[in-house]
Amino acid sequence: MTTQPTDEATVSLAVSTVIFAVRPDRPTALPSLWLPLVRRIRPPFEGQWALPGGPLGAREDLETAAARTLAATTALTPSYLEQLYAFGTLDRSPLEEGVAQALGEPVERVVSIVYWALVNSEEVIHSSENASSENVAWFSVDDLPDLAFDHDVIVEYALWRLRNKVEYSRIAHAFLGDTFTLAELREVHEAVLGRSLDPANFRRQIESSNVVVPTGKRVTGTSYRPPKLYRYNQSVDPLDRGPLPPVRKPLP
Amino acid sequence: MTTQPTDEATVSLAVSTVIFAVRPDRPTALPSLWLPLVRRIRPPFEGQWALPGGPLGAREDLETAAARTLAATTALTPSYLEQLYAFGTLDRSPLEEGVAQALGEPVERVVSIVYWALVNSEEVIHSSENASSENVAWFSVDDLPDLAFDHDVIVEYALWRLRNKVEYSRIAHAFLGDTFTLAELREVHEAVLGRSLDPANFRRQIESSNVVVPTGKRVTGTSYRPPKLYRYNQSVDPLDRGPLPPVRKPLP
DNA sequence: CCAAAAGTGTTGTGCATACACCCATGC
DNA sequence: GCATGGGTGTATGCACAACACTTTTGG
Repeated sequence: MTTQPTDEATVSLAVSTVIFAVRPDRPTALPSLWLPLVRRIRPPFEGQWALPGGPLGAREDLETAAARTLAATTALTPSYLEQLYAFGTLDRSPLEEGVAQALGEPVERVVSIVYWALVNSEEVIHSSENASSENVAWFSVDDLPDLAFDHDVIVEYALWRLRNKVEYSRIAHAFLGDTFTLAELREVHEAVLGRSLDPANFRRQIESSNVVVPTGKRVTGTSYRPPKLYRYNQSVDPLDRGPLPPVRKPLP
Repeated sequence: MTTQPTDEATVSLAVSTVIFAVRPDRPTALPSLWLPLVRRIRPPFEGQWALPGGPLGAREDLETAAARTLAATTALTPSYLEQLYAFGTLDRSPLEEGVAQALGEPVERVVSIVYWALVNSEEVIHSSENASSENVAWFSVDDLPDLAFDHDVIVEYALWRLRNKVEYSRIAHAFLGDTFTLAELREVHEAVLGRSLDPANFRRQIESSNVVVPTGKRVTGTSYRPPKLYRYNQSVDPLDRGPLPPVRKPLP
């Protein structure tokens, strides 16, 4: 059936994750999208920034591996986690034909299964003081450094998916705490989409979709009319997660 | 950075493809969706039907591997090919803990990167006489046998993606030859979606989207008003392929 | 002329945008 | 009372579904 000899041993498998959070550029400014990167401590691309990730454990689900790299980088559990794409072209690392062989090392071919995740922004601010080392840093997506491997393409694609999905699905609440005002939710949408939204229409959209329910409480201490607090409505649409495979039937 | 010891050597990588074609159930009936399966000739699941696929070649792109399994199964080149999902849960094969170890064989963990493809239906009918062996057969998606591994879930998911994408994108022409009538294109949509569509509105939708251009020719030999023939307009939207990573920048 | 499918016109409905306007609070 | 953001009402436009209607062919 196969028409080509194969040599599986030289293809290895890794899992990486593009982690998004929404946070303000400067304390007073409007929030925007940020993501954490790790600095590579060995060749290739030593010293450059890269997506968090690592090899897949032999007894570890793909999604578990993604959550693990996420925890290692941000000390958080993801509020949203979804597979993005499997990257496996032959030219992902420039060392293939050149340096690696010159060094006498085996030419390693890596296929990366990449996930994308959203994390609660408030928690990020607290945890980043504890967990962040020299080799982990957060960057605004509008001001990213040069990335290792093809990670620039991967981030670009993850951004495309995030922006797409925010428009047709209801995942933005994953950036927020368990209660939030509609203005906060709208600011998240605005940060992701990079444009301002009409507060009136946004309110109606969200309310008619039933993805949030009022808690009955209000924010206090404002110098204006205190807004209502809402909570995410967990009972609505698992379809929210969109392109994910259906739950499999139990094996006999 | 990683918090868990790993043993990569026991995870192997395969590529499989869900191949769709549209063809009539019976000569006179309305067309519906079909897909080719291969019969397994070794355990596990020996004798059961499974998706075409195989191990990834060491010097082979993922997409190339998918096209290869497609050619091996249908003797065709795909008119549409897109990555579907990477399946890698630990329970994909029921043999892991039991039979394999009892047999003294290593417990093999397989991660499958699955593609989905559309093939030209006319060509299928011709090629299937030549290429089809005892161990390859086409099945209607409404009447599938029990499948090996988690392939039933995979097919279900591929169907979901196909139906989704036909609605918001313009890929249905991939099932047809290079020229076709709007009625034929509509029948493809109907076969995929499983419901009938208003011919008038369908015509307007397609014409206003500019995805097809009239060839100027008409079908001959009909016993009624001869319909115009159209051709796919290649110049419109590469966005058509939708969730695919952007083209990567060349490496330095 | 008739049957059958191609192709066109017309109308209504739902939904998203734009924007005018009122409400509640702290100062 | 006034500034500020919370929250409501309403008109306009557009995409799409429904369906009546006309056109073109072979028999």
